[in-house]
Amino acid sequence: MARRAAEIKLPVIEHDTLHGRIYHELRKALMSGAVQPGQSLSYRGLADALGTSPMPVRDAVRRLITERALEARPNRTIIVPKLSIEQIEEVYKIRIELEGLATEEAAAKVTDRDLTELRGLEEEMEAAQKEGAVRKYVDLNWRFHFKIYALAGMPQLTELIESLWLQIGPMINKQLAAFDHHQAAVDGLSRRDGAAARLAIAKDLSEARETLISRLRADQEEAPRPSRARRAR
Amino acid sequence: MARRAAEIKLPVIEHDTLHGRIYHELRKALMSGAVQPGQSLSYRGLADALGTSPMPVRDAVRRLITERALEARPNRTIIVPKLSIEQIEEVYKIRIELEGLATEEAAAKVTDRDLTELRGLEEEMEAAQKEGAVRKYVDLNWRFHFKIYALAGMPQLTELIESLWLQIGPMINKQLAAFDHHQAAVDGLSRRDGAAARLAIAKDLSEARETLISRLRADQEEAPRPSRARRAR
DNA sequence: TCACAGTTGATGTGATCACAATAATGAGGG
DNA sequence: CCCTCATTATTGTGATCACATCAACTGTGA
Repeated sequence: MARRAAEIKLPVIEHDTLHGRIYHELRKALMSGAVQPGQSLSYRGLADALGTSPMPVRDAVRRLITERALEARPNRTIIVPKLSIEQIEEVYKIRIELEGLATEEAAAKVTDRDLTELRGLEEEMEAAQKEGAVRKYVDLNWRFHFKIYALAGMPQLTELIESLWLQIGPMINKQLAAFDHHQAAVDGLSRRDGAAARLAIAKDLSEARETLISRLRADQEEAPRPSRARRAR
Repeated sequence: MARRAAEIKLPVIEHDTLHGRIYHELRKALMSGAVQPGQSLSYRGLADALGTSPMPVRDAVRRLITERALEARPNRTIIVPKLSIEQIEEVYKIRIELEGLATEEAAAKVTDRDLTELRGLEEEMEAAQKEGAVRKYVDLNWRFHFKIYALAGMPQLTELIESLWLQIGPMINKQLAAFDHHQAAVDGLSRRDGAAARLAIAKDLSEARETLISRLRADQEEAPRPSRARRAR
């Protein structure tokens, strides 16, 4: 009986724990840009905002800290990290390896059904870009990439990539990159050419890195404000 | 003044927190094989063994859980994971990418001083292998690899690789692999040939994976004991 | 207007408690 | 000897409390 249930694909054991829900809530907040890099958080503040005790918040936040999505400063303060350009470049180097690996593995397992799904996402992204729907575009971009990575059938790898996205999530509020590399990636996948698909994803990431860094450099020059950071929530 | 202190290289802010010390203690226990894969742990049990309250143990264990060095089963039980062969292969695929990247970056930054240090470690490993000092060999192997990865100057990458070693740590109790690939890696580094060094490390890892998996297959056949697992500590 | 020292308030850490849920145990029947 | 079921012991989760430590504010002096 138990064996039978285990054979059903992805029963999604919704870990019905409070800190688990808070964890996912904070994740969403980070990805959506609801909290700014540099902003500081506190257990009690979040607990009050969520209507719970600080305990499950502590569990959720500590988990995000070990995933580097939040940062515990030695000052006994918790902030959402503001990555240096060096750190951003390190993250992207790792992402290119890991997402490249996932793409290459995906090429060996992709089905025609998956390909039409990917092309559909691509079209939607094009539409979103034309009408300037940034929010929607970012969401579709996530789904496009992780649709590919899921094909690899490597759950731990997917999890690692997710944590890397989460780290730079707060910094890409409103970024609307090109998608020609996406088309090249799908082409590579459709030819089951892992190397080509991998290269396309690598280019996509490199380009995203460049636009992010150049925007950061611009912001840095026009606003070198060392104004005192406030604590929120 | 504070600025002056920040310029000193790596002041190593030893976070003097109790859960931090427990975390490192558990890490050591996992790497040394003091706890067996499949063994289950409990907060209170560990706390009693360490003479503290369950609280800091909980923090340390939860951190190890998000690093996949421990596993929280849905049964409300914590065990040290017993990886399936599929999972092991996934970990090694990721390791080859990540440790390959680190090696390649290291080749661009390695100094002659580093090279002599690496050759020294290599010699020590040879000696340890000859006298069958497994414990020492494993330790030297760690130092050799991470000496290289440290050269890359990518702290997050190093941390990721460490967590991957920690995951398979409990399974490589007594394994004494070859080191000819180590020599090839040092050669590649000395020629500043990143690709060659990367390839050598990849071969080293592939070989380690093969011996681990074949040993696991052998153990599995000779002892298909589904005997009830006991809870320890 | 700014800088700086003194005080107050809030924070993370760790300990302890309560509780529902699960695992371990042991008795009773096949 | 093995399986089944009821009882007991132990577990992770979450809440609350105590405390040393630092951040944020206040007022004073230039």
